[in-house]
Amino acid sequence: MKKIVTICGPTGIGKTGFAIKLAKRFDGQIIGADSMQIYKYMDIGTAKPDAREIRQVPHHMIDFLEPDDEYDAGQYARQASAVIDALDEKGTLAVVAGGTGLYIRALIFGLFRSAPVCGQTLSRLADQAQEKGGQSLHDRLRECDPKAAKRIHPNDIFRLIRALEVFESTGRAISTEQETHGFSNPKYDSLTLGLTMDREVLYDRINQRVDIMMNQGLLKEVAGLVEKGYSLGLKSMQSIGYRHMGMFLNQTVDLDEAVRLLKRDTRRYAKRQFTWFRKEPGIIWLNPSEVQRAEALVKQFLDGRH
RNA sequence: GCCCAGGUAGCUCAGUCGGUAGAGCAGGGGACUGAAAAUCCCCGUGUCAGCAGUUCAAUUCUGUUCCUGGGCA
Repeated sequence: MKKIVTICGPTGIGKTGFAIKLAKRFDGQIIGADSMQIYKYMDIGTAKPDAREIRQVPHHMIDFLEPDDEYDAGQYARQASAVIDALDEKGTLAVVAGGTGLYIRALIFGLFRSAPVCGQTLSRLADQAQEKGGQSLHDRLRECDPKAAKRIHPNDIFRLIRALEVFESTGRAISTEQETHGFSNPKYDSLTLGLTMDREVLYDRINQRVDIMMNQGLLKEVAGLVEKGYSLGLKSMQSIGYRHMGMFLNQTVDLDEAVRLLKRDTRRYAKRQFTWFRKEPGIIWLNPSEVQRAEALVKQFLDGRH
C-alpha cells in the first residue's frame, strides 16, 4: 500500500507551517485537504498558504476552483488520489494536510459506491423540505429506510435529503450501503498526525488570527467577490468569515458584531473538528511545536518500522 | 466620613409574597459515508458575598462586616 503522511487538526492550530516543515524535510509535496481553500480568490478568510509558502513546497488541491463551482468529497477523493499516485510514481512523499475530516476520510477509505449527487433530485428534495418541513422527509425515509431514519434526526435536512436521494436514484437504502462499506478498506497506509493544544490557548490564537484577517482586508476580499458577481448565498460564501462579512454588507449586523460572531463560529468549528478527529482511529497527537518528534515518526514510518 | 444602589452560573442579569434558583450570552459533549468552514442533537449545583439573629425552614426578613458603583462632603 502506498504510504502517505496526513496532518490534521482544528483550524488555526498551525497545520500549514507544520506540514511545510515536514514536506521540506522529506522532500515531499503537500495535498490540501480543505473544503474551502480549494476556491480561488478566497485567500484571507480561508487562511490559504501564501505565495512564499507555496514557493517552498509545491501544493496541490488548493486554489483551483471558482467560488461557484460545485464540488464534493467524492470528487476530492478522486482528484487527490490521482495526484498522490502521480507523486508516488516519482517516489515523492505526499503530505496530506487539512482540517476537513470528511475529505481525509474519503481520500483514505473512499466512500460507498453510489450514483453521485444529482443536482436535480437534490433541489427537488430541498424544495419539499422547505414546503413541508423536515418531518415529512423523515416520514418518507422511515418507510423506505427505517434504519437510516432512526439514525437521522428529523431536523437534519441535509442527511435526510441525501438518504432519500440515494434511495430514489439507486433503489437501495443508504443504511445498507454504509454498513457494507464501513470505511474498512484503506487505500493508503497513512501516518496520521493530529495537532492539538490547550483549548484556551487555541481559542486565543483563533481570536488573534481573526483580527489579523480583518487587518489583511477580509472585508475587502468578500466585498470584491460580491462585486465580481459571486452571491452571498453560494456554499463557499456561506463559510466562516465570508458569511460574517456578508452579514455586515447586508447590514444585518454592525462590524463589531460580525467580528464577534466570526470569532465565536471559528472557535465552535475548531471544537467540532476536535470531536471529529478525536474518534478517528490511529491518530498520533502532537503539539505543533513537536516538529522533531514528527520528523522522527515520519522517518520511522517510511523506513517501514511503523 | 455620610447617604443611596448593588453583590445570585465564566459574563450580563432575572427571581424566590421565607420551602436551597433560571434566562440570554459564553462554554462543554456528541453525531457525521459524494453540500462537511455545511447540517444536526444533547447539556445549567451555583458556599444565591461573609458572619450572626428571627424561624420548623433564610438566597429571600433583620443586624453587622467586607467588596463594587453612584451621590454628598
